[in-house]
This record gives sequence, structure tokens and C-alpha cells, in this order.
Amino acid sequence: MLADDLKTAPRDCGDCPIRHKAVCARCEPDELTQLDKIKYYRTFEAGQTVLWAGDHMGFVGSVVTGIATLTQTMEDGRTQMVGLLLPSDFVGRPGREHASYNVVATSDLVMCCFRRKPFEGLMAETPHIAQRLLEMTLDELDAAREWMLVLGRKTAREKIASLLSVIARRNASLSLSKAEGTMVFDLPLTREAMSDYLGLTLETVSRQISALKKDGIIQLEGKRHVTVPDFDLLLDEAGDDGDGGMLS
Amino acid sequence: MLADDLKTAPRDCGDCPIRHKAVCARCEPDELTQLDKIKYYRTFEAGQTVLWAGDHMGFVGSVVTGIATLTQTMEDGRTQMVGLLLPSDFVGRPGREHASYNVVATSDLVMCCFRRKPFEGLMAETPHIAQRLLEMTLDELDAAREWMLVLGRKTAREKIASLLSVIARRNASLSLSKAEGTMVFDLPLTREAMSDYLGLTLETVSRQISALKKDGIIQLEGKRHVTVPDFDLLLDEAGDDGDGGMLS
DNA sequence: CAGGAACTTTGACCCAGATCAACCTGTGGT
DNA sequence: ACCACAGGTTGATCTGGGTCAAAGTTCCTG
Repeated sequence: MLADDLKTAPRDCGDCPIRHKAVCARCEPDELTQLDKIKYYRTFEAGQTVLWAGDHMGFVGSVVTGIATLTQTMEDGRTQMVGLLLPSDFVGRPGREHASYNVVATSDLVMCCFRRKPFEGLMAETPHIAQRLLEMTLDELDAAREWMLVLGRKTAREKIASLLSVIARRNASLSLSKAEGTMVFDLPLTREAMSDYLGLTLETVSRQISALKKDGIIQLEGKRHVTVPDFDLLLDEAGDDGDGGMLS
Repeated sequence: MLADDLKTAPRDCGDCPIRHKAVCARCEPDELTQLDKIKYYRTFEAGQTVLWAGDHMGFVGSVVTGIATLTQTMEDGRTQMVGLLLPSDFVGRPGREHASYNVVATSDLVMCCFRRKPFEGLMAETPHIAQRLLEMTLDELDAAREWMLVLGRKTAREKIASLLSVIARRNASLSLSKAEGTMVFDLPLTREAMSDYLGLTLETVSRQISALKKDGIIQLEGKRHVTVPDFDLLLDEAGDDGDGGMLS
């Protein structure tokens, strides 16, 4: 299965599914050629740790397919997820020797990696890369701040509804459809991972999901497959104002 | 008093107290001349709102002196601080028409503003500005993620100790001294602002500060002047591992 | 197809922090 | 000098979500 992934991993940037969204999105063909020289693919199985906080980082890179989590842990084991890495998201910080967070593959994962030193050199010469990275970092900062409101001020039910609406909205944008009306998707996270994202216990996550189901806000088939009959109802439960946080 | 601030505001970038830390830190003299053409100073009194979320933003800029807060509010009034803006911190997002957060001056405030459109143009031509902004944004993202752990997983006492240690550490870095041993500083925030930062009520903030005082972790003169006899003890209370989060 | 292991749900109980309320303290205005 | 008021403290009580415990589901693996 890993061998399969390696075989099906894009060899050519032209075929790459994240070509227009990743850190290389703005690159011209010649810049892409440069990047191509220092890139290589790595695959990870679901559950595998990509990086431990404090590890030396020889590379930076982009998630091509699959999902990974960025987590921080206290000595006594309390864990907080601080980022959810989806296809096109960037891992690592140019100029930084050591990883700041744990990166764990939640599903099978393919990453497009660049050796760090050459990448930093390329970044200094190629404004298109730095520009795109700035834009992506600003987006991540907005997402992190949005999440601070969720963590600091929302109730357990609102937290769950917020997470579901984020996942639903992202799924819609992948399939190029609007975030409205009936929506169907699969949860990419276990109850425990959700609890780490939301600053709750897994029992509370389970209870609140059951409650939303009972109230008809969502429907469940199995543990992971979710149907949202009316997206606006879900947004009401999340306590967000109407606009859905889409500012520009 | 406002007139005073205006008079004492630096007219020349050479004298500017944030020259080596702000978004202009990397600029060459000629680049600085360009920036100088589109810059102007604005002052705000303590308590004044600099920007409302959703406002049209005609400018971006840097905090020169004073302190401001970045907050997000839900319709029912629940408020979460998502950033604390200190001298040299940047306000606004290039390319974004409207403010995403409320910006409120916590103390009297002087800002160095740039008209947004010309600034965006300059950024495209001057890699030094974009480079520095990327670096600053990555630092803010790290700070936001650190705060997600505080909000999601720490107890009230740990939250207070975390906030105090952040403030103490920052004060130390301003006075170029090490963060260790006995430290003395003033709280730049009201109890209510602290509660908005930490996702607590102001009563809980007050109680936990009293508890830390009773336990000898801190001493108080008046409401704002804090003495930390042993910084390591405070860090223990914050639940942080020894390293203090200084990764690079 | 039995036996696990990982994940999930549900119930009973408890407690940290919220809420409601009273009072204290310092500062500026008239 | 007095008052008003913003900011802060402290007490009493309540409750949302945590903790502990048990059992149900799904999916492997032998």
C-alpha cells in the first residue's frame, strides 16, 4: 500500500493536485524547475508520527494528500491540537532548526518535501515563494485566532457545531460547491482527536454529537459519516454571526 | 496631552524606537525614504477604539508606543482577545479591505501608519519589507498556537501564571535583562482584559491572583505593580516545561 | 467465527469555574 | 469635601463539563 502511494505520487509538478494552492502556487515554470531539483516525496501511514516537537528538521514541505495534525503536549499528557493540516498546507518554518510541534498523520499521508537549506536559499531568490508563504501564513493566523474564540468562549455544543461547520465548509470548497442547504461529509478525526482540537474530553464530544443528532441538526451513519440537513441551523448552533467569517 | 504625543512622535525614522524591530527593520536607507513618503503618525487615547471589525481599512501600520488589544466578539457580547499589540507589532493585513478584529488602545497609543494601497505596492517591489512581515507573522502564529494550549487545556491558576510569565519575560527583554530570579513589572491590563485574554471571568482572575499572592508566588503593590520573587516558581505554576518555549 | 483491540456511547457523580451579589478602594470632577 | 464611578475583591451558590466506570460497536487477525 505504501509502495502504491509512492508509485502514484506525482512525479511531475504539472500533474500535482495541489499545484495551484500550495507554497509553489505562484511559481513560474523556471522557478518550478528549481524547486523540482530539491523536492522528494515521502509517505506516512495513518497513525505514524511525522515529526516530534524538538526534532531536528531536515526538510520543510507540503501535504499533497491525506490529513495530519499539529499538536502540543504538556508533561502530564494534556494535549492541544493547534493545527489541522490538509492538502496544500505547509509544514515547517524556514529558518527554524527544530520542530515546534508534533506532526502526526491522521490518515495515510503523502508529502512533497524540500531539503530545508536549499529551500531557504531558493526563498531568498524567488519572491513568488515568499509571497505565497506569507499569504498562507496570514490565513493560518486568522484560522488560529478564530479558534482562540472557540476555545476561550464557546460552550461544548457550540464547539462541536463550529468544528462540524469548518469541516463541512472545507469539503464544499474542495468539491467547488456552495456551503449551504444539505451537506454530506466524513469526519476525518476520531472523537479523541476532536476533543484535542476543541479542548474537551472525548466523552463530552460524544455526548454533544449525540445531542446534535437527537435535535436533528445532524444525522449519522456509522460513526463518521455525517449529513447536515440544513447548514444554517448548524451555523446557528455554532454561535457564529451570519457571515461565516469570510472577510477580505 | 495628545498634542504632546504628536510633538514627541518621531519625525525621522532614524530616531524611531522600533526602527530595528518593526516591519521596516530590514529596510535600506533608500527603502526607508520610500516608506517615509507614505507614513504618518496617529495617536489614540487610552480606551479609544482604533478599528472596529468590519471597518474599511485605509491604512496598515506599526505600534510605536503604548499597548493595544485585538479582540473578537460574539453577538451576545462574549469577547475573546486574540492578540496583544506591543511596540513594533503590525496592525492590518496587506491585501485585505476590511478589519477582521476590533483594535482598542489599552494605554495611550502612537501608531506609525502607511496608506494601504501604496504600502502594498511598495511591498511588491521591496522584498525586505515582505521578508520581515513574513518573519513577524510566523512569530505571531507561534504565539497564537501557544495561546491555544493555554485556552484549551490549562487551569485558571495556570492561565494566570502563564499570562504573568509572558508579561514578565517581555518586560525583561525590553530592559535587556534575563528572565530569571526576581522580576518586577506593571500589569498593562485590567482584570477584565486579562479575563478576555484567558477565557475566564474577571472574578476568577481576581481570585487566582489573590491565591498566587497568598502562596507567595507573587507580591502586589496596588492593583497593578507585581513582584515575582522567583521566576522559576512562577513557571512551575504555569505548567510550562523548563525551556520556556524558546525554540529556533 | 472467536477473541481482541481500538473506538465509541452512556450513566452516575463531582468539582472548577461561572454566576449573582455585596462591598471595597482609589481617582477625578464640581 | 463630597460624590460618582470605574476597577477590584470576596462570598455564596449553581452548573457545564470533567472524571470514573461499564458496556456497546466495528473491524482485524488467527
